[in-house]
Amino acid sequence: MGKILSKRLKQTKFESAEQEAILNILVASNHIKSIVETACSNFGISLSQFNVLRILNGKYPEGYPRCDIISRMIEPAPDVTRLIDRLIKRKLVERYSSRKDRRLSLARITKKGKSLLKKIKPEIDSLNNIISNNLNKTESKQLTALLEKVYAGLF
Amino acid sequence: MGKILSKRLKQTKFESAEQEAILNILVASNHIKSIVETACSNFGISLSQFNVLRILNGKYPEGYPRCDIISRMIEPAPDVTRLIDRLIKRKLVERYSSRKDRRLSLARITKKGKSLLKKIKPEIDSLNNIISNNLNKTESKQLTALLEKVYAGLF
DNA sequence: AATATTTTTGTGTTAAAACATACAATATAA
DNA sequence: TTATATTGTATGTTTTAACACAAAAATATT
Repeated sequence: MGKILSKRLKQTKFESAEQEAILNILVASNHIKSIVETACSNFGISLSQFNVLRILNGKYPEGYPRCDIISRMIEPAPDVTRLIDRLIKRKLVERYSSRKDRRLSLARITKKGKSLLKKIKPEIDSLNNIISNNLNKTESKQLTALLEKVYAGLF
Repeated sequence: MGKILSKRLKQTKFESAEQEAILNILVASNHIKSIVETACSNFGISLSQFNVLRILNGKYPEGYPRCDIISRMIEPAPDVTRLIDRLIKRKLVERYSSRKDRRLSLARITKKGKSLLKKIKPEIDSLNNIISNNLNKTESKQLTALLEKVYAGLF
């Protein structure tokens, strides 16, 4: 049991089943991230830039203010201002200021940004497919339920 | 189903059960990491520094060369040389060169490093306890099995 | 044995993240 | 209304990570 994790961390013993589960979460997460990261880097963007584009794409063409982007990010990042600056520099995103609340500067994905997402999507989908091959729907739901149990108590 | 993830990402719909499971892995991982990170920062070290100390502690007093440390890290980092430099500067680790293979520079944890780990341990244990409260042994093992299925196909 | 290849580490440079602070606009309260 | 607090961005600085390259020693090859 747990041969794959042992191999990965070159560690034969784990403190407890819970500890092993935790390590597995971290390792699995890293693995998924590195795959997506590779896909993104083929198109010259970072993982967090991809996530921001994905979020903005979900509310096109209005966009979101910085604070909303952060709260929707899978991995909340502090320096989203300059992350968006970089996306703007590459014309993937544009910024405009809200009239209702003049503090807000809204970022919205451009057409160029949308077409980039479309190009990346097949690679992301292929990742999903690999996982779907290993996990059926029931198992996916079980996994979701267990993971939510893990972090439910941590808010 | 999946209310917690929806709340966290402020997203009501997900493409598929598999996609939702993947997002849960990433979110759970981040959550765990941020808790450990907080614990570490109370003692002035970063999460990756903590992991290196933990690895070196597992082979005291010989220590490991840089390449072995990387392969054992939960989150492999590229710039371990300078990460260790920083630990050395704080006298938590020391370095010596191997005689068998003169390319290798072995890092070993110092007594100061070991005592720091001891101080952090209770906080890490309390995290484990929180999770043990939400997950029993059977569930932990289920979770491990499912996660290994997820990333088994990705090597 | 000599050469080539691989492994391992270290360094210089560039890019990005982390942290603190400041400023502007809104919301709240007296 | 005026003062205070809160929220949201942006910026300056410091630290760390990422990337490419170089050097040294071991291993493999001819």
